[in-house]
Amino acid sequence: MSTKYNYKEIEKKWRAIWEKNPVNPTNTNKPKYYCLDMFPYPSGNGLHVGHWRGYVLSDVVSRYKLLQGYEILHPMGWDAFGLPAENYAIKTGTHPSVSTENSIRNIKRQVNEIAAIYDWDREVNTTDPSYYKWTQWIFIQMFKNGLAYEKEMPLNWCPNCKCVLANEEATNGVCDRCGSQVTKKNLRQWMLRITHYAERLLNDLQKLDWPEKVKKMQSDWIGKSYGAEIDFPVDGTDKAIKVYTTRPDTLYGATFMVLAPEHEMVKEITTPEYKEQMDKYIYDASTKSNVSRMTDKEKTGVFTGAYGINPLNGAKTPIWVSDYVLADYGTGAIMCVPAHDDRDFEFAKKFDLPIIQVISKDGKEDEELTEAYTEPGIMINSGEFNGMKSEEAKAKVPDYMEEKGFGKKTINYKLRDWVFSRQRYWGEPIPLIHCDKCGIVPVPEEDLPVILPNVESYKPTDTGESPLAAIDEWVNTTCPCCGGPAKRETNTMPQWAGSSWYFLRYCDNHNDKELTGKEALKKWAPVDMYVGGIEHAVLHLLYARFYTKFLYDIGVVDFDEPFTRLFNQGMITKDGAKMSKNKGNVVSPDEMVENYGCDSLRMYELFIGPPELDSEWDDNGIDGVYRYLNKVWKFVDEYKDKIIEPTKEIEQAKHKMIYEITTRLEALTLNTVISGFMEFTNKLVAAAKNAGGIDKDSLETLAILLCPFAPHIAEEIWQILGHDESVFRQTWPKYDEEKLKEDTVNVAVQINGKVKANIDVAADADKDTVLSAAKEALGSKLSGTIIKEIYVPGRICNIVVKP
RNA sequence: GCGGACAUGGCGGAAUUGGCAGACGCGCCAGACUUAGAAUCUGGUUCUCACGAGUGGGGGUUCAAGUCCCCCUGUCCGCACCA
Repeated sequence: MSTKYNYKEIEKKWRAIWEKNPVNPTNTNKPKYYCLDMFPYPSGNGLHVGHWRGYVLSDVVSRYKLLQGYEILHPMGWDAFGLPAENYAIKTGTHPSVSTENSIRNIKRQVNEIAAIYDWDREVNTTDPSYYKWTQWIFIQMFKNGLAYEKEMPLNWCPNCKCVLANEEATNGVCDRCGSQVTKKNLRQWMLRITHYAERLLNDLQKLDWPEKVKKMQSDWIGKSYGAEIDFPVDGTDKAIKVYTTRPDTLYGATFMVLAPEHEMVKEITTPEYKEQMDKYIYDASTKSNVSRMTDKEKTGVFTGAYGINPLNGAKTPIWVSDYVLADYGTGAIMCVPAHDDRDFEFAKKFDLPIIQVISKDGKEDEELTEAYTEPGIMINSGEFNGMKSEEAKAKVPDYMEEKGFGKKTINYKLRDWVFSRQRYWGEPIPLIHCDKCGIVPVPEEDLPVILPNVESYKPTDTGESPLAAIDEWVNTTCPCCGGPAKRETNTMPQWAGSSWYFLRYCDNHNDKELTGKEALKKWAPVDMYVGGIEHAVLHLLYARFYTKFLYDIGVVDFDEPFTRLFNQGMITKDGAKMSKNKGNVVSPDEMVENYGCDSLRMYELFIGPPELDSEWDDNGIDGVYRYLNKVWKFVDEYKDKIIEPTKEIEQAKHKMIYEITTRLEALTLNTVISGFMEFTNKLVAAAKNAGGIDKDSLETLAILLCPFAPHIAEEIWQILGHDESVFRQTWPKYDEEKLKEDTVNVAVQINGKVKANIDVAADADKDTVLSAAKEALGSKLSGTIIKEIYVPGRICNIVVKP
């Protein structure tokens, strides 16, 4: 009697069983495998099928590793601080902790629909005081180690979020979160000295099994360059201006200098004649938005009236001020060589400044340069360096400078320190106290966490102060140092704070003595496989690496990279666009689970395309995998009572399936794993049909192979085949190389590279045998003189003829 | 502007890494079952009546190129005055 594939009943049944008996056993003394998803922000909108993609992928990997004999850590949690909850609070008056809790409840229900083997006992929530106690603790350690400092400087300010932004959050001069144009605002803020780690963050990329793209994005962001710092004395004073250049070889060609408008010496050296003009220029530069400062390529600038002296040849070089020079890179001042730099060339042309060529292709000076010559070449107009290759001079000039004492070789990074304070409510309070007598004092560790107080109004202010500043009874406290009156720091941390170390907390989330116990760390960390979107390529992933290196340095952890392997899954689009509520193109997984079942949706999420690429959702596509699972069900149902000794064909089909599924799964080409299931199940079905039955092992193998992908149906089949214990207690099947071998192979016969016939030959036939069979098959098609005969065993046979 | 990735049927995509292009799926067509439809099953489906042609376009290496090399075009992504 045959039964229908009733996914609803099957999935409900196994969900209940797994709840009581989790498939992932703990404390097994098996080797560990830590497979982690980037934890989600619990948004009120819930999940769409795009969110499922990464979660299914990591669950498949986790279950596969489980069957390979590992003990698995596969946790889930919530990155729950941040602006959306706060903005929602402002709009509706619901406290962020309430709306966050509601969102978590809904998302957790949806996440559970995936049927991943998450260990909910290890759940973390960044807004839980028992969690952010340790976020604050890490900050205090950074403060004590001189890595957290306060500084007033022009910062990226988002006028919409009313909040400062880190450099990483303001790429292209636009706020990462809301898309508003970022302006500059002079503010006193807490900074983290991530630049101290620049070299290690760059070098250690080598040891990571990460996508090359992400590694390149990080190394570009860190932006290491080799160059020199050179002192240009200011004419008529005892002062000098330090410039940074990557082209010391062009020093003889420096004909003017430019300072950033924010450079500290601008006011000092500007002569009275140019003062008024200069003040206006500096004011304009300070109010310009980042976007216009970047997109207005037209050079602007003002002469200071002062001159610098080229220390190499004593030439007088006029000192200008222009906003194309950045205040916070290098020394904020440059020497300008218009002959060999595009930007300097443009500036020199606009303001009619002299251009001296010091490098040329052939050692002869060009008649007139129409653009900057930026290639390497032969040194000219450069005194003792004339005739030298410019690449050589790049090393020789700095040596000379160091000898004479007016400059030295240096290294520069584009990476800036991390602006760490935010003027918003829904974040971790920075655990510091300001005391008039003692200065800035960290909150004693035994007083942590500093609980985020309730406020009446969450609204951010325009003053650059956090809403916390308005709560007098919270702000006013006593100094832990002298006991006198003192005030709390009212800024909060950025959302990245909690996510920079959460992967450590999963290892030991109930520990109230340490952020994570040593033993738990030793057992689980670091993360073996980290799965998430590419959008965190520099932000979260750079910050988490920085935190890990710091914790390594102070002895909290004994590894200095958090994520050994990284996988970025692609987006799922609908109508060519990212799914969003606004566009109305959201596909809900709830509906798909209802209509097709969890197993079908899991398989379709993988089948949709190469997992690392974006893929377009096709409403009909899921029918294909649904039909496949039905086919599997019918196959087992039909043959479970027709057990026979396996034929050779069955054996071969089984081993071929194990081989193909395993190698494709190892390569994480999961779309081809699913197509492989379809293809090789068909072969197995055909073999069973030919034999009039099948062996039990083949059916069991199919169930085991299928279980990481479609766990419910696999468990059900496993039970139908007569087992009491879960299919997840089995080990991953092995294939036998010998059984994969075919007796005969089909060989294409070509004449001059075109296929003319096909022949079946013994797999071990030698070249001569195959060639004579090939010629026989070709018959009269073969004419002319044979020049060459090629036989690639088991594949192709090509006969090259001349007519 | 600089850097990177990619380009294969109507569609999503495969191709053992230089060896029979189009696996697998969607869609479509035909047939079976059905009063009929839905569902399901079976077969077909790159183009062309055919000879042949064919992996964005052009050239090259090779017995053999989607795959390697050079040039061009297009799409997407990253960075963006970093001296």
